[in-house]
Amino acid sequence: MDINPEQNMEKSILKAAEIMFLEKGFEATSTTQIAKAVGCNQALVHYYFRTKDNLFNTIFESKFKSFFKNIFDTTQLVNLSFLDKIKHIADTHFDLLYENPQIPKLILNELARKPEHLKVLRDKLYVLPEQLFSMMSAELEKEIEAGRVKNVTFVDIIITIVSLNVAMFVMEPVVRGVLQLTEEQKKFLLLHRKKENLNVILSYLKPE
Amino acid sequence: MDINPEQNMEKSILKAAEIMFLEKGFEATSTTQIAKAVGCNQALVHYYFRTKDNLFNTIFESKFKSFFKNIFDTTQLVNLSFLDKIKHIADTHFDLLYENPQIPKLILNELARKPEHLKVLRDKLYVLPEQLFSMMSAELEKEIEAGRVKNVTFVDIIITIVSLNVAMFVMEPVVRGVLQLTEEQKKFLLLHRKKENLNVILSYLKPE
DNA sequence: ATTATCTATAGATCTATAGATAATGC
DNA sequence: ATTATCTATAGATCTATAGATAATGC
Repeated sequence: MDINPEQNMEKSILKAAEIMFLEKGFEATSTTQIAKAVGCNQALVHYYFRTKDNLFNTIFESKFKSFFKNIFDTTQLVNLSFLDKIKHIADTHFDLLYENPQIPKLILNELARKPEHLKVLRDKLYVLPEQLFSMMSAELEKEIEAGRVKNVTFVDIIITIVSLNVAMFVMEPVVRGVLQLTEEQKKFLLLHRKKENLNVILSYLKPE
Repeated sequence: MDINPEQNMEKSILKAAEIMFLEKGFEATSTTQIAKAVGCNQALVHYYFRTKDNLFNTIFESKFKSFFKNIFDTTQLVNLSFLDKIKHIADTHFDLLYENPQIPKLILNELARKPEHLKVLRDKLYVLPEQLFSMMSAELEKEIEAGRVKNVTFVDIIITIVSLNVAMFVMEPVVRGVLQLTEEQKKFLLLHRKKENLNVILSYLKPE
């Protein structure tokens, strides 16, 4: 078991490729550039991963799975009230994006480029969240009947949460560029929006 | 003045390039492919536009300008109440995206690839909306003082509107793929969300 | 004459593989 | 012996340009 990852070429290649694919996407990254970044020759990249596609898919699917694994973890939700569950979901989602800010763009672009990726996504998004979905829908219905929540669907709640959070991270580079924000100001904006997104959601759920 | 645009090679090239650049981005589109789509040889693409960059920038900037031109048109707002102005802005923004669904992704990707584009964007986003911005901010302040609107900033309102709308269009291909929506269902979803986005905004603005 | 279109090609990639050599594990 | 790394190269692009030919505007 290596302590120093620099000494494991395969991992170094994977790491460099991950950074570059996330940064510039599949097309704009070449195995030649990856090799150069790692400091080995280009043949080695193919020795370990055979094709560029292979290398990319390895990275894509692993990022992907770890990204969606946390998001549908219902265990932390059980003891919370409905609104606290919603808060928790929105906050967790935002935090996950904060840790992986380039993931949404990667998914958006790569699904357009290679629709086969959809299969992985569909599997993830169908099996895992089913129990979360039915639990939340049932609770939502009760809340609505009790007049504690406005009459909206759970799908619309989720779309609203995901939209507000995802949009912040895909638009952030543009916003930062236009407003010339420093790293500090960027962070401040993001954390401010995390709070504000939650306000938006809760206003949306408040009964008339 | 040609009636049949197929007879004007320059325009045909521009048109084909626009479709392909919007679909697949700069990197994944080659002048060879563009020529093939048009039905001419590849040299002709360079005859008219010299470089691929030139061709792309021509398209990018024109799409870009027409996209932002409408969005800050204040003339239709003057007689409306504050909330109606907000409604109008949100709806216009959504409709514009509906007409140009690939524009957000293009802007997001191209700004990351070539930060020089920021200049164009900054010019557009600084000069044009200034009057809209100050007008709306002043009105908002009055509304808040009168207790007709919750105490939020105009920037947060705009971010919320833009986030909800833009997210729908960048995520739509993924949603459609995962849920296997037909063209009809896709349209329905989008129009439903247009309405729902507005509900979200108005809830957000409602005083406690 | 000028402008539009084509053929041909230089020069730069890029991916993938073959085959040589160096490093490592028994 | 096996595995890791390198050098070299084939074959497929791709962009951009030079120079030939066809079409068009006076």
